[in-house]
Amino acid sequence: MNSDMIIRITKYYRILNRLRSLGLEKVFAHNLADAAGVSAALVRKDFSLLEIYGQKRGGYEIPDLLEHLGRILGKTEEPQNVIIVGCGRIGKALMHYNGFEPDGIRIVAGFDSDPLIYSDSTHPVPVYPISRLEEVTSTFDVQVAIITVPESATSDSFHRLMQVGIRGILNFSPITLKPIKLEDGTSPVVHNMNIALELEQIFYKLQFPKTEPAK
Amino acid sequence: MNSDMIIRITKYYRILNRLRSLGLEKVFAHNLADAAGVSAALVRKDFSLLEIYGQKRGGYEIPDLLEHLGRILGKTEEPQNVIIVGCGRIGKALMHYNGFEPDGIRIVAGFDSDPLIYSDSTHPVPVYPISRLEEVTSTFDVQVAIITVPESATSDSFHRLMQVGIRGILNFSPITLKPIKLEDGTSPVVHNMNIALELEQIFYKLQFPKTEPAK
DNA sequence: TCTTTTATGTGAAAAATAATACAATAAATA
DNA sequence: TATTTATTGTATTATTTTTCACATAAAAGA
Ligand SMILES: NC(=O)c1ccc[n+]([C@@H]2O[C@H](COP(=O)([O-])OP(=O)(O)OC[C@H]3O[C@@H](n4cnc5c(N)ncnc54)[C@H](O)[C@@H]3O)[C@@H](O)[C@H]2O)c1
Ligand SMILES: NC(=O)c1ccc[n+]([C@@H]2O[C@H](COP(=O)([O-])OP(=O)(O)OC[C@H]3O[C@@H](n4cnc5c(N)ncnc54)[C@H](O)[C@@H]3O)[C@@H](O)[C@H]2O)c1
Repeated sequence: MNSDMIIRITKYYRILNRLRSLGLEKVFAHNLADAAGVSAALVRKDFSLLEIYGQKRGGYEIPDLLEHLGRILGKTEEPQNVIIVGCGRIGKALMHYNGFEPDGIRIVAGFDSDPLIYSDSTHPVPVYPISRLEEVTSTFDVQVAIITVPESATSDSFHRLMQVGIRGILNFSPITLKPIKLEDGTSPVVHNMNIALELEQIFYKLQFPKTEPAK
Repeated sequence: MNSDMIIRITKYYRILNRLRSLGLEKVFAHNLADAAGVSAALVRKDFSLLEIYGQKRGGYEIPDLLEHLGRILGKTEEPQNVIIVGCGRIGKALMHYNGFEPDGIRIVAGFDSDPLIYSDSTHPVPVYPISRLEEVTSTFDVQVAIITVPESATSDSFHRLMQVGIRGILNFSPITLKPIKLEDGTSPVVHNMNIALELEQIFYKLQFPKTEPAK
């Protein structure tokens, strides 16, 4: 399973959730394909590889699909706990956001180096000094952290997180973090979200519009 | 030029900028490759396709590369103007961010539907009511907008932006916007940044670690 | 000057990914 | 029950993307 396929699976999962909440029971490959912006053949191929089967002519059962895909995506009854390192503007926006819970993601704590920030108790989740990182992550069994510290502190924060056993990183700083191999032979999972990079790609595509593949 | 290649080009550009600011003059394909996380062969292939040539055994001239890549990415002396629609927590974080300017990106205005927000004059850039969208975008010749409105207002905001001639969208709402074909036959460029989706991909990868391809 | 070293540039091969086409099958209908 | 219709599941084909391999050129050193 490659990265593109994971993206498709997570999209299918979201779409299915929405369809279920609309009261639907079944779905055809081409419905999902339209909603996810891919071809129906690819949807069927994906499910085939994942050994998820529908009924010939009957489509796929939504609850069944959700169950399968949910297990593949690691969805459990319990939400998945995440921490935020760097509670500035972006970090605070994430802490206040209430759209993660429905997706089974829970932000359990923030960390900051600034006493003015971690002494303030008006945040929606508790914010601690970095010194309490290890204690808090082990208490909540946190595997994933979001990095929203300034550029200069990014690399340092990353290494501290690795030290306390965090294995997944979503990095908002423009420093591209690389999943360096750890002592135990494993590599962390690192995703970099680079907003300027996205904008630059948009500018490029506007400058050189893709000529429609003549069908 | 496909999407992956555009990502690589923008990465090269950033890395080269950084190298230049360190005082370097030349760079080898393998340096760029390491920094961008790709193979050296691919770097050379990319440059070859773009008709950018180095010196045999001498590597590539950094100013030359920056000039070429900059032109491809549409970098000019003038920064590229962007607006923000929805000046809530994320929108404000973007408005306050000063890391875009060095990359030639300038946020020229914000828009919000809430009078409390657009009457407040303490923002780092002016914030207007939506009614002034057309006027402001034409004055500043804005082509690209960032959507940071609530989920429910996403689709409406998208269509308004299309109406006033915006052609590039960076969308932060979890509603996936699709680049519907416009009346003039062109399609807008739409990039969706979905934070929850990224986290879900990380959870998946942690659950099923990729076994190292035995070299 | 001659040889060695080192890196580029690119055609060809390989690998990865997606589309096509259609047999298999179940539901709907006559 | 027989026929038609609609949709899955997958083998095959096509396309895209990346790596390999090496000829080529320039610089460095002998
Ligand atoms: N704000 C944006 O729109 C935007 C856009 C693109 C990228 N980014 C990147 O996202 C990151 C955060 O941006 P922001 O605007 O929220 O910045 P910010 O300055 O508002 O917040 C950074 C926070 O990190 C804290 N911090 C500093 N060093 C720390 C450390 N070692 N450990 C823990 N906390 C520490 C600071 O006290 C501060 O609260 C930056 O790297 C920025 O480059 C931001
Ligand atoms: N905050 C996060 O961490 C986070 C994470 C993931 C996704 N998102 C998404 O990003 C978007 C913004 O999130 P936020 O936390 O900044 O929300 P927010 O509620 O803080 O801000 C939304 C802003 O949009 C304005 N608005 C509402 N309708 C509008 C309209 N029709 N036109 C113009 N402005 C309008 C509101 O007045 C408000 O100022 C949402 O879609 C949210 O789902 C946010």
